[in-house]
Amino acid sequence: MEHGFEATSLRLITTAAGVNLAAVNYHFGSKEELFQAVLTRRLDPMNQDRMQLLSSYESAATGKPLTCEKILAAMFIPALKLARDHEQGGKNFLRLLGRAYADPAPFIREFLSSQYREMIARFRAAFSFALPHIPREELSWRLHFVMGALSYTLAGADMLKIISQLQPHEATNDELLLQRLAPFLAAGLRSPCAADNAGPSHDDGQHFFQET
Amino acid sequence: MEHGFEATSLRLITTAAGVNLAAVNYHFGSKEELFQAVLTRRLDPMNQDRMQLLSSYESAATGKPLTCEKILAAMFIPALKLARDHEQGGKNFLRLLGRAYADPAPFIREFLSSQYREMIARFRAAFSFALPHIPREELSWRLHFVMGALSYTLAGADMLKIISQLQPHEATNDELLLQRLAPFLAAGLRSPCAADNAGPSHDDGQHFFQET
DNA sequence: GCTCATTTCAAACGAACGTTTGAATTTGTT
DNA sequence: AACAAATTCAAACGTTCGTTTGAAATGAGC
Repeated sequence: MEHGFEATSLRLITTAAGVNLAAVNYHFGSKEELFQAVLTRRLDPMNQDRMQLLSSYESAATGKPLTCEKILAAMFIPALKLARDHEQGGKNFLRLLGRAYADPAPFIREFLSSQYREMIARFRAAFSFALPHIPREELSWRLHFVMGALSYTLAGADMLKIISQLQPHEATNDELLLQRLAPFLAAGLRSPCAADNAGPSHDDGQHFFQET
Repeated sequence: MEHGFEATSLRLITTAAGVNLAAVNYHFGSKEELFQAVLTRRLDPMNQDRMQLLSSYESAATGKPLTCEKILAAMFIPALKLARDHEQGGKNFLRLLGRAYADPAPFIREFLSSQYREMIARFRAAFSFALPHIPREELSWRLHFVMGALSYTLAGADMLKIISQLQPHEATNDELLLQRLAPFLAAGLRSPCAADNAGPSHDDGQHFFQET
């Protein structure tokens, strides 16, 4: 989390862990495989939790589509649980994940892709059922925005200190943060498509980026 | 962009630039100062552009508040211009910026903070004027979400390939991407506050994260 | 065309990198 | 207690790191 994958040495890790340097290559094979194991240990259970929570919500809804807030809750709550669990690395793991998102190394990109594929497909279907009037392609983009805002917020890039004059004790409260993020994203997800309406009141939709 | 700050060697940089290794320490002082110079060269003009564009919109509005879409356009257009300019690094610079956002190194965090402070204050005031019914603190959070979604989207973390079955030629079209992002964010910015309404139809607002 | 400040350059500094090796040690099973 | 498999360990492999140094090359002003 502090130095990124490439700049974090195995000597630093093995010394902090109180084990021999060669143990990494013996048990994991290489530095890359150790990194994947570190991510998998937390990420896979979290995504499983998300899908189970979504299924339980869908069962309780008895065939009716869920609200966007409910689907977002299924995404957020497992992540929030992980952030709260200090014995599992807490927010440090989510920050590590945030750095991995921005890393273009092929082995990291392919790993994240494989870890997220199933869960993303599951949630896309749920949103598609909840928002039947949104075209499939538009929904993919919006789901991308949701994942971006969520990971960015949970990774807590300390942009908070840049943006706001917020009290420091508030900046660390993840629950309040997600309580504000969910309605924000739900409103975006529900917003009408530009192609849907022919000519409403405001005119900033179509030629958005053609003005100077 | 490829390896992150720490793992990018000065030898790699100076060799690619066709200059001597010692030139960096002679002209910039250190690796850190070179990095700050690289970021400043693009980031400072972009943020100046954003503020000038916002001012021009405000002048044209003759005292009336701007729409959220218009304010977002002032944020997006200079970034989009930079992404299009291949001779200035194009999207590579925005990806580099995306990695810097996730880097917890103190010298990077303090540098970004100083680079963004003025521009953020300027846009917060514009949003505050456009959305007078949103409390100041709530607006800070929403501005944070906007910045997060924008940087995440522009950095193009290749999450697109993970999330969607989108056509590859579409994934590289930044203009279309931002045309979809702006309405999404504007809807989130305009959404009513949870504290405003006392008891509307759906009940997912208050005890959002208290359910199992 | 000489001078002096600026810039470039090759070389070297000590330190740290991921990985491999082979011997020592621990562990599990008879 | 004895053997075999699994694990731990110290040491070394060749390579690369950011920075410093002092000499060589370059440029402008007189």
